[in-house]
Amino acid sequence: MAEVYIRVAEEENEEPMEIPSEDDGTVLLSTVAAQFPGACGLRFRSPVSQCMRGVRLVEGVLHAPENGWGNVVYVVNYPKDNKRKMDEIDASSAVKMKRGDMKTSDLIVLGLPWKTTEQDLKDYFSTFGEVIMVQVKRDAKTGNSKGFGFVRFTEYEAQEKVISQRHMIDGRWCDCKLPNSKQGPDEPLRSRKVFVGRCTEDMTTDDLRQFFMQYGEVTDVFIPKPFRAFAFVTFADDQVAQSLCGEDLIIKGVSVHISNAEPKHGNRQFDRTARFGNGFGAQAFGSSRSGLGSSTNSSLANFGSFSLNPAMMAAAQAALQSSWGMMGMLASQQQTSTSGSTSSGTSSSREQSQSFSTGNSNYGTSSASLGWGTGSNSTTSGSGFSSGFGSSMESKSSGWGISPLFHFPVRNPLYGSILGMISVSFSLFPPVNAMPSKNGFTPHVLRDGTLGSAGRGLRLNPD
DNA sequence: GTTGAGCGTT
Repeated sequence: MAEVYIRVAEEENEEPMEIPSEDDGTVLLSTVAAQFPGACGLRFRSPVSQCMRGVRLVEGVLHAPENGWGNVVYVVNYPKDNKRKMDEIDASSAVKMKRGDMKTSDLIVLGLPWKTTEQDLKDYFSTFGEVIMVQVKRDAKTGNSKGFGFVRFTEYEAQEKVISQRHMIDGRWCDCKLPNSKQGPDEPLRSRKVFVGRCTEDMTTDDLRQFFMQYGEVTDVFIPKPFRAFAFVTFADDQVAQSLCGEDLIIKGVSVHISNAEPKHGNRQFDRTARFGNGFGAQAFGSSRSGLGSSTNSSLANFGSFSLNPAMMAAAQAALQSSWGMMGMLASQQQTSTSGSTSSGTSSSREQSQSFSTGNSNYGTSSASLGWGTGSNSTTSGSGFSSGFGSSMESKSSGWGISPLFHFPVRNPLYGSILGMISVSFSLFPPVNAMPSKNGFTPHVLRDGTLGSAGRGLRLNPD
């Protein structure tokens, strides 16, 4: 069977668009979704029964009805979640409007062929709307493209459309997204990204995209290389993502397991509430799933020697007032300890393979910890705390002594967005490794990097 | 083999 065109429309009586089939006569859902973002299937009115009929969909492939596609108009199905509660959608877009999110911004274009020029970019993107800026980022010395660039549209709709799909540019699939600098600090608590475990090596990004599209609009698929038996799928709608968590789904005959994607390591330096204390040589950052970052590499080890002295209190006060005081110190230490690991050997040959989709990089996870501190935070979301020490301090008492605790927001120095809250406590507790591990009081480092004393999390001092 | 790249010389 040769390629045919089927007629597809958003509603039965609307003007249809012709969409190409594959050589075998099937139609890929992704082809439909390229024109109707978010589509999860097709239906049509049966000439015989006069009822609407669904088109068979198997793993992203739409199969023609018994007598072929014919001349009927197929109507696009959207996931229920997309159709749900229009009020809610209106409400959220109203919020966006208020925040000025309807303005266009530069979009980063990832995965460009080395040869692609700014003119190429402009030519390509002009089909979506008026392009007011294109850039191809190049190495200053060699002039070689770095493989990414930026584009900006006049119209917000064009931007939305461009973000919602992938782009074949000069023979490579490219992705457009909001650059990190534009990622809001207020990513919803509930991730739109899911972790797909037990993947097999034959599952391609396209397979996953095709498959997951049936649940809702897929905005990103990432498969680590080399093969590691897992993947990440990001949906446009967090509710879709959440609804899949915990499920075992069959893809290409294999049972994969869906769960919440954890924040990326690189993102989680400041995204959790960190807590230090006097006696605690506490691990504040970067406790990864593999355990407690060994205390030897902790750039914060010196915080273990915090003592409750006037200078410290002054620094804390300053931090409270500036929103960025102590954290400046912390951040610079972090940076020096994490930089210098970049060049990865492939750059010299400049090969460009393309068996991957894209990593969506810093989808903020920061807000997970917003509001984590004292209740007073939520009322002071502006530029730092207006409150004094007292209102943001809580007093914790235990059998061991008082442990006053205060919190302040950590802001990204470049963009001013709130990355998370820092909680500082001064206490009279002895160092963790000197603390009793029996007698029902066992210090632990919890998965969020804080210390706990109950029976969950990871033991800091296993015996 | 169940937690991920790459982000802007102005």
